[in-house]
Amino acid sequence: MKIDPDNKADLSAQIAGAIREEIVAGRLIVDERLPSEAELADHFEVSRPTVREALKRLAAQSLIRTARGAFGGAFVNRLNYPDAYGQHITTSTLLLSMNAISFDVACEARYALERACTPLAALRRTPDTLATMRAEIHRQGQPGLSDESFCASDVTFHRALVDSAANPVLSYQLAGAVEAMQPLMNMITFTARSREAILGFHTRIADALEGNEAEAAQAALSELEAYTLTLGRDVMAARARPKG
Amino acid sequence: MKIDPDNKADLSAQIAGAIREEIVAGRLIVDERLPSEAELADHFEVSRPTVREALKRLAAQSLIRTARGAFGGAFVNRLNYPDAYGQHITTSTLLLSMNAISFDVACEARYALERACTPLAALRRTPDTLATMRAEIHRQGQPGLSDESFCASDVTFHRALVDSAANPVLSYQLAGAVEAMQPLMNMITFTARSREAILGFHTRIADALEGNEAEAAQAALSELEAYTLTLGRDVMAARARPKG
DNA sequence: TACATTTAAATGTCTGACAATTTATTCGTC
DNA sequence: GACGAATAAATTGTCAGACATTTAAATGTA
Repeated sequence: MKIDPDNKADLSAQIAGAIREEIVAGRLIVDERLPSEAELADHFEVSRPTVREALKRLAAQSLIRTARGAFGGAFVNRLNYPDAYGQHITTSTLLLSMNAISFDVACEARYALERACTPLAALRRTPDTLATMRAEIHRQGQPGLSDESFCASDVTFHRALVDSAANPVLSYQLAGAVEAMQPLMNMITFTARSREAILGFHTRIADALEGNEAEAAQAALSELEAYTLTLGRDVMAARARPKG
Repeated sequence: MKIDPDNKADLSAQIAGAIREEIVAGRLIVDERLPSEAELADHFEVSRPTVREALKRLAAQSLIRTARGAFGGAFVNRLNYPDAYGQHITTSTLLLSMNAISFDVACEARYALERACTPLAALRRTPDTLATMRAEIHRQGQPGLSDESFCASDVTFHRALVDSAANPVLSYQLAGAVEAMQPLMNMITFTARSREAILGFHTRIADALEGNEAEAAQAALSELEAYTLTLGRDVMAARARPKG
């Protein structure tokens, strides 16, 4: 584990990179303890604050965890789903919001991915995931629900759809696409009429999954995509128009 | 922007969280300069090393970049695709390798997601992406190609398939699924016979995309998935068997 | 005006110290 | 000998202050 002595980049970044490589390559295994900060500083021939900055970089990516006290130190962390979800969602959200991704492109990606889950969801949906979907459909029909709450419920519904596929890898990958869309969806004002329409699509999807009808669910999803697109385009058009 | 004075967690983690929230919420916009380390230390009433550890955490997530010199400092970074790709791939790879994800589950997720891209890819494939796919098919037919190179070429082929959909959000989301599978695929020993079979599927996929035939491409992908599954299961079975 | 020099501001790094936390060990008591 | 409290040791968390390095603006000079 070495660093390039004539590299001009930050030492802490180099050290973090060297350790990260060891972890990704599997040469440092889960729960293994890294040398103490003092030992690392000695090994890399840098000061302790520099080592600490490197370790904080790794901690930010959930690659290590630290414990104080005797027999404490930095340990290779088992990357768990909640941490991975959080990172993925933060990255996806910022990628969308900072790069002027159009509503259309984000929408297309999200629904394409959701349709990918549908055959598995129709096969494996459980009473539990169906109940979640029904509950959210009911919530979405409540009058007086704020637009933001409606969006949050929408996300929960779609996450239940994805989770129905019972494939954690799929759920993880989809989390970014579904959650990152929420800020864009939050710009939409949902009228009573549009809520009713969305509710109809959601009901069709839940019904299709319950009946193990993958193609019907995919068809409903496609129609929901088209409908969402029109809602988004209306918002964009209204924004582009001179205010007044 | 404040931190909880009775929170027992690391100060640097709290400060990083506070700044991260500002960025994600859009209250700190792209290219905006953060206060200097000295000013931040003053504001949060901590020392400069603590502030620096917080900033390194954010830098590790590509949320900020730093510049030295006069008028340097920390700036909100525009999260670009290469950085986001890198983070996503690292996270996905570790999630798979550290959590005993079965070959079957990872494979299912990957091919489900790739099939999701296929309709768009059949619609939008360009001479460029087709050429990439043909080139990789040709490479995969070369005798004397190492298993690792074969896998790398396989990843390039599938990335070209995904990129054919011409949706950057889709490409980003898929990158994690496709690349994270590579370590698992690398465990497979590809015989001349299995390479020939895979090559056949790849050719069918490329032909289908060239002919704008989405369903044929999806069918070939599904068969490739089934075939890959059998290869993976053979490896797993051989590993489980007592050595000798 | 054009170019070289100086200066100021900021990050990068180092040294040394102390605080807080956690575990193992030691010692005293019953 | 067994149990509990004090102690010691190791390690991370935090701080203060200093110096090195880099960069761009300001200044001076031909």
